[in-house]
Amino acid sequence: MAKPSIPQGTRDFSATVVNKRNYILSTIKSVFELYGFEPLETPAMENLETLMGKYGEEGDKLIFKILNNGINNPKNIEKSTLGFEKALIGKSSIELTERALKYDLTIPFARYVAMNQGKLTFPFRRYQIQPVWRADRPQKGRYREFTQCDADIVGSTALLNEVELANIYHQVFMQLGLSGYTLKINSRKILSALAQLCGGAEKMMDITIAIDKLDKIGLDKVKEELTERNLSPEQISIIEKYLLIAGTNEEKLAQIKSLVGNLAIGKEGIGEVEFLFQQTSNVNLAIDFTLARGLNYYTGIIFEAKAPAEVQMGSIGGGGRYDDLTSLFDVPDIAGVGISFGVDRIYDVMEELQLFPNDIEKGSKAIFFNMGEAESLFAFSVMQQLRAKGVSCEMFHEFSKIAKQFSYAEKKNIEYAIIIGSKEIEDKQCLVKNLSSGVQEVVTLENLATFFNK
RNA sequence: GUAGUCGUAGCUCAGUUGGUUAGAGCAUCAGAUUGUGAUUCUGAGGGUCGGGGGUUCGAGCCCCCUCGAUUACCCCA
Repeated sequence: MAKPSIPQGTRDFSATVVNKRNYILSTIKSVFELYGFEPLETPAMENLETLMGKYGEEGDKLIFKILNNGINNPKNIEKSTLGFEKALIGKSSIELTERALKYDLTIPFARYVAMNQGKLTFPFRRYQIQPVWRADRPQKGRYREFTQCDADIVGSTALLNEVELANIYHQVFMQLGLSGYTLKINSRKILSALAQLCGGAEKMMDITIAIDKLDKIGLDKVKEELTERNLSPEQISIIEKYLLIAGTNEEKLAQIKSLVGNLAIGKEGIGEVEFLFQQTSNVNLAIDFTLARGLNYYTGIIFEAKAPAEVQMGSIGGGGRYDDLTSLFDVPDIAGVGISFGVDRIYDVMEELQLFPNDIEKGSKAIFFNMGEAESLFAFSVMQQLRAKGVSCEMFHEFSKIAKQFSYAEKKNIEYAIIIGSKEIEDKQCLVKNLSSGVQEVVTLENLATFFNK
């Protein structure tokens, strides 16, 4: 047997990690519920067909595909061979894979809505907290299995939904102590207007991919990339003007109006951003017209949450409006908008900034030391009575040196040690020692539960 | 998919131009100590030096391949 290992980009979570993750997850969950979202869970795997083509060409490559069972069955050999031939030239083949691990929570949600449109009451608000998988090369803040926390509203076009979602971001990050976060917003409609000015809608992808990198590679490199993507110098100079928009949120709005405000779609997008900006004065909002977001199903407002500047980490959340997502499943006219939190990255950021509260890790409240065979049997029944009163406790079942029992308790962050030896059994009492302060007191067995529940 | 860096004990690492039987600290276990966490002392276990091949009288060290970790690019949470 080889050394035990786990797949690249996956992790085991120890008790302390689970406790810290749960702290984040329960914070997010409670805010979602506060805003009236109901839970949903979907399977780890979806039909490949459901996922393919929804995340762009790059996205398709990153979908984990599940090999069909029975491809070596004699009656399937012909089909399987055909499948391999397709796979070898880079095509996806249902002869080999019919299922895949989900890549995000939004598309499975859209599938769910399309399947259950008759049963759902619209507008439908759901939240979903589940792992997703991407066949990406792992690196800092990037894993192959990670957890997303999504909240979406479908069946409503009102911009107040976006306002609520922005407030959810704010409330969650504030509760977690990430007050230095920024919520970047833009509208795909503004990007679309820019594309119109520069050679038409089919240039949209090229333009957005390039300008999205502005703060990473700088203006000159973006222009180089645009040239590579066959944009003409005139078009690039328009984009340059667009990229040079700067200043406060108000100033940016004023500048964008003169650039794309006379196009219908541009005007619409600006109106959305302006509305959101006006209605969310308490949120750390930053209008950023270079924000694009890779997923190509977004159609309106888009969000991206950035970690506090002192931490080098990409986005810790994102989302936006998708006006015809369910039409991918032949169900038109269900508008939606949603956001997502990247728990794993939020975890890394909070760890780096030391934002986790100290009392997050707690083991049992008390441990009964083992003072001998007869004594431990007696102590066992005392322990069971204590548990019945709701006190979390455990016992050291091996008769070991006291020092060892102490060091066990210390490592497990147990608050109290309870010592019951022959003398204590006789006197119907026990010694309770606070392990952090070292203070020890005698408590009668009768009063033990009261001692802990006071 | 592309590129850089790194793999020596459970952990952190040292290991000289290639040279005897690969070391240290911490941790673990046992004893000094049969009911109170410390300190100190004594002792023990633990390694096919990531794996395979090559060069050499001789490889932890040099060369090739490979696997893993990590970081960056592409893309993204």
